[in-house]
Amino acid sequence: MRTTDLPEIRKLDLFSSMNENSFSNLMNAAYLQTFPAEMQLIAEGDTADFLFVVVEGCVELHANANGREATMAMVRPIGTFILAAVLKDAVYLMSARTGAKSRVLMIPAQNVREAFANDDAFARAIVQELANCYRGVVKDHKDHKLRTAVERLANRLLKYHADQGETGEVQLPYDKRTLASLLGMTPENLSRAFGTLKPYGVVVDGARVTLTDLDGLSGLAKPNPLIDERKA
Amino acid sequence: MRTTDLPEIRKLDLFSSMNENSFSNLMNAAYLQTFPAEMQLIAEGDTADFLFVVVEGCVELHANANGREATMAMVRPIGTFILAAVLKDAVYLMSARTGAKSRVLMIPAQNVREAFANDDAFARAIVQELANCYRGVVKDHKDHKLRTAVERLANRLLKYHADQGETGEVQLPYDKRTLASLLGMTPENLSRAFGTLKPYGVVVDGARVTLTDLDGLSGLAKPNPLIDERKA
DNA sequence: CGACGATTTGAATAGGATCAATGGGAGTGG
DNA sequence: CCACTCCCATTGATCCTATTCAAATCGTCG
Repeated sequence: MRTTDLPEIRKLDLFSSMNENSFSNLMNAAYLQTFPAEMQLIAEGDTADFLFVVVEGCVELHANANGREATMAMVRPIGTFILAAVLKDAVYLMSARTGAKSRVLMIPAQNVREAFANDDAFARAIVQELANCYRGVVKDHKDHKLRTAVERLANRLLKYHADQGETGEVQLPYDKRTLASLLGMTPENLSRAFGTLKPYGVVVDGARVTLTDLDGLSGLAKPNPLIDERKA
Repeated sequence: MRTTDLPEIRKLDLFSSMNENSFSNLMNAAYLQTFPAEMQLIAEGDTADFLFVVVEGCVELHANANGREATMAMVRPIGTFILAAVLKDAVYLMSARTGAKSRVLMIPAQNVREAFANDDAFARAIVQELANCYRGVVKDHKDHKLRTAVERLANRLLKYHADQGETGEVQLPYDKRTLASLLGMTPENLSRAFGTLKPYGVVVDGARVTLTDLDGLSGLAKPNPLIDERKA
């Protein structure tokens, strides 16, 4: 565990309120490892041995069934994943692989559960973290049940646009294959969805997308804070 | 608050470990109310004023956007809903209406948050409840991203079959319109999906479904504990 | 330069939705 | 008890969305 990363970890909502003793116990047991891109970290169905914190890079959560695969979420610094499985001492519901070279903090599940049992502040911080995760998935689920593929893409572009400072330009954070899976469609269909959005001022050049008609795009997308706002 | 319901509520995982004082504070503040069928209890976007516990009957959680509506989940006794919004003091992400005449316990959000702050055992019980809710939604989301409508229906039938004691007969717990929305399809499409399953031994007579070829149906459905098992 | 993977485009197909019309109880009022 | 009505469910026809399969294009990296 490199000491220079400690303050950053400590500042996370999940860890900031726990007592010093519990925190150092956790960190002493933890491993900070660097993985190359496309490395499988965990597989769904495995028992939850570690809680993961993405410190640098990016991790893709995905799932498989019936020979199909779907990207469920992307985790970026500083974010945690698989907290629920760790707390319940259950199996992972999703697999995880690095989307780029990444530094990942791995905290043994047993230690997390001990800290949860002994540190009341930590237990309460976990509640907030879990509530956020829960509401995040509910929003994703609403996104899929209530919108078409084109609408999902339009809203996603608007979200990235807001995240990146409303400059009229958007940089796609993942390759299009991954973005397609995240949005619940095939790469071919994503290509066509971009085509459908061209009349709404969406100009694609590789991973750079220019938005020249924000009002028009919003009119189509009908963004909804109860789906798109990540804080709410 | 009728006293006869107290023991049943108290036995819920969410409440069983909290201290007596916190529990009676909660219950003293709570209202137990009976609602007719099809009564709107909350609307998405409203601030979370109450935590709800379904004591009898059934409550449908649904969401709206772009003029569309989708059923997100059905809550049956004894189950809670909208816990995450209450804890975060945020707005509801889903609306709720009774699916039948129902008795519902309403606990003021403020009291829930006080109990959460003061009672460590309650805080930990909330973690387990939230983790369950989270994993439930993840499974629903996987169900939708990885399966076709017919596969979802087949797996749902197998789940109800297991719940109801593996008798070869299944009683559909909701009307088909609701079931369709829950499975993410139109009523027409549900009808046709039942038709598609006929060669797999699925015989429909109103709300009673007979399964005469469980192996065949399972072969099509490919049930997956990481999606269908509600405990895992 | 050449090879490979990612993306785009085209054509055909499948999966679902929509619109419209019909059949079937359950409940109501006569 | 029966006729009537209403709503749910089914069925048919058609349309739209999205997937699949195939091929071409583009860029990047050895």
